[in-house]
Amino acid sequence: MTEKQSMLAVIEEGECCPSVLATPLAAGDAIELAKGFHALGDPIRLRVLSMLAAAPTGEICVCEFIGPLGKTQGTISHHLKILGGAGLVHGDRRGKWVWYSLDRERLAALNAAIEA
Amino acid sequence: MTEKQSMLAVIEEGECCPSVLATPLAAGDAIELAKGFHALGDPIRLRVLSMLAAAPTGEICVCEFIGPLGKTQGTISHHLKILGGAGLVHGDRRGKWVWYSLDRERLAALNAAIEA
DNA sequence: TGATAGCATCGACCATCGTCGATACGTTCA
DNA sequence: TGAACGTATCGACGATGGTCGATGCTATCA
Repeated sequence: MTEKQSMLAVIEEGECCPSVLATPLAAGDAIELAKGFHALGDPIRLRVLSMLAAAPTGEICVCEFIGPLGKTQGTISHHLKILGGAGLVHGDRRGKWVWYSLDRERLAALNAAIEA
Repeated sequence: MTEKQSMLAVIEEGECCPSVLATPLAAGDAIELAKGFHALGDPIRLRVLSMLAAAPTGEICVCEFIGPLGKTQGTISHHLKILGGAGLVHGDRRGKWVWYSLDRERLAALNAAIEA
């Protein structure tokens, strides 16, 4: 994979993380970034992140998403899994409930990738 | 649509543009933002934006994407249409060629939506 | 132990997406 | 005018995504 080489080259040049605007964007980095932005490309998932960001305790359990978002429990769980796979949220099981929280660092990394 | 009301409410509160982190995110705003992030959720499209950002003249014609990205002309045109629909790029026909450029304001708006 | 509740997963369905090859459209130039 | 070139669109295909209802799993509590 020449992509790996390109990724290393970027790191060796002192870049902390891939950027769309600090060119050129290697194919491997593009795939990784695309996964993150793809997770953001759904209205339900954006509202999940928004609710988490607004939560006073920083945590919301699955059942609290169902009403406001108007989706079934299975669908909410599906979206949380995608967000989790993208590293944007993390779940913590405590008793019967699973509390989800926002990974602000991961979101900041995506933010930095499209920063001027 | 109560969504419209929510969107207006946000504007009246002095928000310049929808934000995922400045809560709560209205359903209508979420749909609009999701369109933008969905356009960013593909490696080819991210590399297109990256190439445009790096272009010395700020412009690249369609034929110049084909080789570096390894896709057919039709596929490149398809992706450019999606990016154009999301307001991220603009095409300018000059003679036989169509020159595409990056809309940095639109990208900045998406950037601001996930800014801490 | 059994019953209940919250969450994850499964199977199915329809819609959308990424891709290609082929074709249509616009422009330039001989 | 016609030929050649760059771009956009079309049709088709397999793959993926969003959604639901149903089921399975795990923890709590009587």
